[in-house]
Amino acid sequence: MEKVRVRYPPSPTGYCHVGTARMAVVNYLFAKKHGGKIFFRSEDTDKERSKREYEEDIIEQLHWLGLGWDDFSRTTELVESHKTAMHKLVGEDKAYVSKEESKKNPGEFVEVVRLRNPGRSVTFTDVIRGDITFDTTELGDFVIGRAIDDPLYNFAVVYDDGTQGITHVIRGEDHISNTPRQILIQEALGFPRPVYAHYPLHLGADKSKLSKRTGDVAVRSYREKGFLSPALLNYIAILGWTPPSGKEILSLDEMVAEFELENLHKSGAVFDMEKLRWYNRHYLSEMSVEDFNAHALTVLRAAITARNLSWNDAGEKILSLIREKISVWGDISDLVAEGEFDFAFSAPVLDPAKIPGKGDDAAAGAKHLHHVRALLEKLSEADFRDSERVKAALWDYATEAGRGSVLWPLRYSLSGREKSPDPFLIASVIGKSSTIERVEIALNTLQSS
RNA sequence: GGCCCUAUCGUCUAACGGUUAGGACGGAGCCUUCUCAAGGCUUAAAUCAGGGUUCGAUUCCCUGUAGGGUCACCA
Repeated sequence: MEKVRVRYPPSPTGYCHVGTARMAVVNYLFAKKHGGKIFFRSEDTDKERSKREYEEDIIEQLHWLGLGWDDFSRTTELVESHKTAMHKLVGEDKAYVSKEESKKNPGEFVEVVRLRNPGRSVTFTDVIRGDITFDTTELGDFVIGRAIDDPLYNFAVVYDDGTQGITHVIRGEDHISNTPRQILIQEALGFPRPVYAHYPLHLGADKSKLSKRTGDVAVRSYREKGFLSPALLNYIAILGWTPPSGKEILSLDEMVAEFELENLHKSGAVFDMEKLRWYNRHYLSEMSVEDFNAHALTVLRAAITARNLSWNDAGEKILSLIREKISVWGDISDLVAEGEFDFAFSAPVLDPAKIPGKGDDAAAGAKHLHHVRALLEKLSEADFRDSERVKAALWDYATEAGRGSVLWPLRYSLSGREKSPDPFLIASVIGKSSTIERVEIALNTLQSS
């Protein structure tokens, strides 16, 4: 096979989209698998909608995902050669300038360029779907330029693909009906036909093309929510492709090794946020404790501050707890916002009715009061260095007295929450004096109620 | 609507024309446990319909149905 050359042709008319990332992943895997080159071409022919800011975002997010390229260009910077080519086409009478009323601005007359459509049927072979035939007569003499010096996308891509020697055009199936048009232009221009592969689109929950309406599509928003790039990359790659090994968790290199266009699926796949979260959880679990803690600490600190709680060293002690609770970094903020970790930063406000423990009525209060008193004594002698030691100091008593009736009131006294980490952990996190203080508050609350 | 594409559990998917139709996410249940989470185990759940071809269709063909894509002086 000739040397593989593929392209990323995003149009910078919006932030980097999940679809843009998928286009890049598929092309990247194919190019790397075959030792080919990747041409990043910013398709900015639509001057009104294209923005440098979007282009920068696409570059940034693709890099974040680890998807590089070998060459970079912008369509508008290539426009001189497009003009020359278009003039040549008109000179050869393969295209012509047509003066007509502007569709965009009715009343105004413009000179658009139309391709002379030979009007025959075009068949191309799609690597994923096999032969596809179109009758191009219904296309008519379609427009390839807004003006002789202002080429449209279809003309520009075909020309650039031709001059850059692109061998494989790998793109979403939304481009499949564009293909016959492009083939006609390509033939008029005298370029060889590349190999085409149209993969299915990622779908929203309602099974329509993934869009802002159906969910988050901006790569940056996933990044902001705290998804890890290998997780997003892995999910985007695997959704619509099954590697021969059947593995679901793969690094970029492993994907390259297993990739073949033939294994791309034919039907669209729904983008499932839950599965993405599962992937992220997996990659989070592979992080070293140091790396995890360093990042979690930053997020936690910001979230605690945002909740107007004062930061203290208990924060570092709940990191292990956070590790088993989150799927994405952003979950930390959500958990904090829900008050999940308030116990570490401030004493809880207690509801006396809840202290006795679930399932018990107020009459049982005296019994629990007794337990809590006994605990106070044990607590004052306990070693608070870690939760295991706190547990050791209380476990026998709790077992003897009935764990539920001892541990529930204790946990509630310390956390003020019906659902919380275990009381030993909370005690070790907040320390001996706070623990005793909180139990005493609970005692007083119970006595005065 | 025209043209094009597609069709296996709720979702992502596997299965030389012969399997008890397998796996993953999510769900349910159980274990662990003072609660929540995590973890372990178990489990429910699918071949769109109708015709062919065949000894035998998830698999091949046709029709229907459903879904999607596309019909720009956007890309």
